[in-house]
Amino acid sequence: MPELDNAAIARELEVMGDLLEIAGADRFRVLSYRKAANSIRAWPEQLSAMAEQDRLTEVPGVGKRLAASITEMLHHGTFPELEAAKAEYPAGLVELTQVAGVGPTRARQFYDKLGVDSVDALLHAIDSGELGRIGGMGEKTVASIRRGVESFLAHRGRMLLRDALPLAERLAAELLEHPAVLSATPAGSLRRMQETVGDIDIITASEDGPAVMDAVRELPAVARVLGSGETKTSVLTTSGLQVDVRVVAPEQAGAALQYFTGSKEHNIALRQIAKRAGMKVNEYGVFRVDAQGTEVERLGGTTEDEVYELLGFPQTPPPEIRHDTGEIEAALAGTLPRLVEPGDIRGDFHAHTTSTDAHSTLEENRAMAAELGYEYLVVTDHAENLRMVRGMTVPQLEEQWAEVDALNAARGELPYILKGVELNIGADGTVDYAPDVLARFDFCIASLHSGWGEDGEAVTGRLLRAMESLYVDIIGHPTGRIIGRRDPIALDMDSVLARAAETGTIMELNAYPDRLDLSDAHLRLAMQHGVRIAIGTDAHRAEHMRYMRYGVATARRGWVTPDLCLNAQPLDTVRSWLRRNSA
DNA sequence: GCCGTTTTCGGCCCGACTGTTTTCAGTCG
Repeated sequence: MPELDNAAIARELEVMGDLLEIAGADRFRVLSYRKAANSIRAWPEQLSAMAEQDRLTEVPGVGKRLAASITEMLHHGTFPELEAAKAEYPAGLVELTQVAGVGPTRARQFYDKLGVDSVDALLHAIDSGELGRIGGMGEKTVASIRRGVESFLAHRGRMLLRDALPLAERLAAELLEHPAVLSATPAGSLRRMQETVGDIDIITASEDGPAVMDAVRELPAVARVLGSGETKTSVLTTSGLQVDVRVVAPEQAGAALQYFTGSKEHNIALRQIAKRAGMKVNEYGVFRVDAQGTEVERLGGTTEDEVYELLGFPQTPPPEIRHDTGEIEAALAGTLPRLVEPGDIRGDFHAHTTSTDAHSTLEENRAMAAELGYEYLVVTDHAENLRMVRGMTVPQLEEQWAEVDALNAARGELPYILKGVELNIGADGTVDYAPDVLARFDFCIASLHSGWGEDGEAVTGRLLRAMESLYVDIIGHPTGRIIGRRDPIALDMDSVLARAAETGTIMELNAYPDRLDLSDAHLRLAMQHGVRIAIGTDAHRAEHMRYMRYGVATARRGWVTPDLCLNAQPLDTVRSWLRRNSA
């Protein structure tokens, strides 16, 4: 039985929750499956190991019943309740609920009335006009669902980096344990830290290729072998992702890594440079060629740095920016900026607690911040106007501030806590609380939480209006996008960033893995405007603070430098950057 | 289905927004 990793277990539990919801089960029962899935996804230890020691109930949200179901799943790939649920409604309906505008009720309605059991069938039902003939489905609703379908289809078959990266790292580590494997490195879009990836490429170096190919087929996470030859084996993992593992000779490892990291555009530009210099570069190395283009001499290719060096680069462009969008010219000129890196990060600028809709306490967040080696952290619970999560009232804030003061007073070597809040930008661009209350925070984030249907111009106006307030220090998840689910608002980003630069407003890079908002392209624009960036994980449990790595990766993709990154500053500088303190 | 300074039952996730509904259903966060 192939081994299920935490992501795969979490996914099955989510499917179970979705099917129960479609079937109209008790909503709290549905919720418990989702809570457990969320908790398992962020859990650092593999559940397969914990199950053997009968310790599954240590995971928050996992009780006796779920522990039994998970154990069953680890042994048989499924559990009886899941099979029963799938017998009632096809699992394809779960896919339907992933479409924005379609929830469990509509999924079931579409299935019962039209036999729609997939997103493709839904699109067909929209096109044929069948959907519009169901009661309650007016023109606007159908149009809204169509947009949801289009967004879904544009991202189908791709996996969030959050799910793919830990899997790839684990596979590489497992391969490295094999004596024949000298190195194993994830390449491709994953190494470039793209927000979603379609498959995983791993480059291994070995003197004994066939032994490595054997090892790949034997990996615990392999569900099916798609193909296996002398230099490449393709497998499908239990999480449904395709993995291609290539094996090359040790002296080719750098060239292969460079070649398979891409991007395609970057490599084309590189080969043009080689050709002009009388050389050739491919996945086997860098070569000198004669006038006819025939290989004369192999120059190198053992390491990636060597490949770039032979081609005349004083700097190796970091994988995250290899898109042929200026990095080649800059690296050749030796003017690539130093990009922000994980070691620069001194704190997290967006985290919730049990005071509103999150699952960890302030102290648990601080313990995680300490584990991550931070100097400071923040509390940014939801503000009053967001009633759906019972945002903080002023008396509740005062209670929280007293707690922060007490924790800070007795902190010793522990990180310092800044008093923050996540305000809501209202329909008119105003935010929560009176100015005298806003003045008492160390800083405020202001975010949009409604009005996704408005046009870009209107939302741009709301953001510009919000930036009129001296107490809006940071704009949170500016475009509101959720990858694969909700498109970014079509903001006039140039205007927003220009205004941010004028007012000294900091823009957030929300590091939650399905947001990554601002995106790489917008970040680069922000850098050109000289706008400062604050990376925040938007943690809803302490473990989510580990998502900082996806924020840093996205920052690097957006050419964010430490001197414009709030998280890279010591506490005193952080304070001086906040707008309220700079007037 | 989980959880416990209300501890083995009974609470947990509720209000804004949208569209089509003339009094509310469904989705979303």
